[in-house]
Amino acid sequence: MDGKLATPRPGEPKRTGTRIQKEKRAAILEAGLTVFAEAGFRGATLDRIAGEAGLSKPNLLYYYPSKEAIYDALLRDLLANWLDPLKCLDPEGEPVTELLAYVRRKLEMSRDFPRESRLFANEILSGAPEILPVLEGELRELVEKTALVIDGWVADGRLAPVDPRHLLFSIWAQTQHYADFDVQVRAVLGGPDFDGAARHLDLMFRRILEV
Amino acid sequence: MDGKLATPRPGEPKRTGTRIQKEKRAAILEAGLTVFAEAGFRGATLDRIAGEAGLSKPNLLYYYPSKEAIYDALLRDLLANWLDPLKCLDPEGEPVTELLAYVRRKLEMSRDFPRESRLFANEILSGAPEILPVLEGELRELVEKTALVIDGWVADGRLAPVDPRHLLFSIWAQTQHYADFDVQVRAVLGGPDFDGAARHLDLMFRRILEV
DNA sequence: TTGCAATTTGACCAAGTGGTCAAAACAACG
DNA sequence: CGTTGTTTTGACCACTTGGTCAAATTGCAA
Repeated sequence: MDGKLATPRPGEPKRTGTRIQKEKRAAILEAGLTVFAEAGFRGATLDRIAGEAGLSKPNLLYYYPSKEAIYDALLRDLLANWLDPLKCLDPEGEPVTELLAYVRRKLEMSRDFPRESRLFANEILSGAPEILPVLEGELRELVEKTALVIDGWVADGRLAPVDPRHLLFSIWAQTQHYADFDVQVRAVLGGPDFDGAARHLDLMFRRILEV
Repeated sequence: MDGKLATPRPGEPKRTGTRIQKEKRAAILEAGLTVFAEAGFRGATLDRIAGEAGLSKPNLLYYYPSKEAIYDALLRDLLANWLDPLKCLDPEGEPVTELLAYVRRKLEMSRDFPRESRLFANEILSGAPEILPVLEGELRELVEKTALVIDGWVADGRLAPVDPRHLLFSIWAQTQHYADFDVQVRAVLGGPDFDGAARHLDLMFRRILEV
């Protein structure tokens, strides 16, 4: 062929291609995640990503046409998983249980996917140039919807009164802190302490939320 | 002279020099804070810092010998102010009042010095290459000391039982969140909401801490 | 005013950057 | 085997980056 990778629909997520294409693209995203999470978009270099992925730079650019394409692909994948736990919150469930489960799930994500958390944090810290629309659109709507649910619970007397939006901020801040500030946590504690964090957050939010 | 800026003690903080030296150095730090906070160390460029400070690049390098020198100076200034509020926590005071005042103060710092908060966040996110020793040394000791105080309060029955270290993480995470994730907060809320945050945190920590 | 130190700058450099391209190497399949 | 399309690479390019330097300009005290 003419040297350009043949993708049926260039704009769409790249789930197509040969076995090699899938493997290499996965390796690139994996490496990109590591590098972007640590250095941010501007701080990351194609050379480092290529090295980390075990490819030469031109070879990397054969699979993704630019640095930004890799970054965008990562952010897109990320956001789907990121918003998911909040969607899982069940308006029919027991309020405190539902919220504690959400906290727990977010904390587990910080433990299991710290790079994703840091990638997100870096994007926000630098002003969210890429994902501001999503924040103002999808995320905002989701928060509003959840806020209504929580307000309902409070009105029914099944939850202690709280500002639902700031409550969500509290949950995000505290759970993501264990991924984003991992270095600091380890420095202060002398090592990671997932169980301690889980117990602490469970206790805290129980006291806050129980009527 | 020979073109090198004359500083009595090159390693020491630069409080010496002519009026112009003080002004320009302050302008550089100011600009550096803005740029480093937004882009991180690797993402920041001397050109942008110089531009923001209204200097040419060589002129900037006349006052600070390298990019890292500016960054280091900023981090050093930052850390002093950063640790200060925790030092102000009075072991003799009323436990809940003391801790709520600490929360409040940290929140005010996020409002008044958001760039400092983001600079710190960026440094930690990229693995704290510059300040890890401080975290493992001074910060850790300070936390240990404070943990003893809090444990004492709990033992005396003047505070509901909490893990003091994770409590500090909770406070840091939630207060700094309003600076570091400012973009997200605005996107979700449609604007900043310091008073709302202050009320929420006050309420939350009251519920957590009161016996 | 004059002289000297402090300050500022334009020109420059080596290294690193994102990205291109033609050609080579490889895989697959008849 | 040969052919055809896929994958990989070395060489290369324009641009940015952190940093240098000698020379020009400015501030200031005697």
